[in-house]
Amino acid sequence: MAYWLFKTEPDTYSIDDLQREQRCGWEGIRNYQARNRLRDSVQQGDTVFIYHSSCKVPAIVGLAEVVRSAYPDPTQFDPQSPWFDPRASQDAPRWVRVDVAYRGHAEHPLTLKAVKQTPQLAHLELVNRGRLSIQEVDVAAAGYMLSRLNVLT
DNA sequence: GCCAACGTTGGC
DNA sequence: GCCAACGTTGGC
Repeated sequence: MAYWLFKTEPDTYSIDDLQREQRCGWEGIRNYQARNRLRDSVQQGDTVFIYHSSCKVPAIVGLAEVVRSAYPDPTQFDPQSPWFDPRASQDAPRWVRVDVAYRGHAEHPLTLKAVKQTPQLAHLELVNRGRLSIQEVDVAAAGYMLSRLNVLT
């Protein structure tokens, strides 16, 4: 059981969208380090903090759970998709996705600003490796964040 | 909308 | 395999 932080732009796909759908494929990851983590480390049953980026108040806004481990991201094969990758083939897929299920909104979202100001969280990749879209969260930080977020289920 | 930081590409 | 040029991300 591990903890992760997945970033998403709420204008594209928000925690509200996930609540509506209850479950979705986390697709469109086109960064090798993020892909490698999805493929090699993210496992069914892991807990995911959902983070809204590129928006007015960047923040951790809720929780999800990994319900299917990595498999080829179908959008790489779809010429209509913004994530189409002509270098990928069915025989040699380049990108993977996992499926996640909605677990709840945070009663108290944790803003990036608050994360940076919190000594227990200042080491997070969110602070130091902001651009990585699949981030590791250690158990201690995860416990602390869960207590702050008060996720409503 | 700016721009710093960082990731990717491709010529050599 | 280096590294310059270029593209993207994302906080501000």
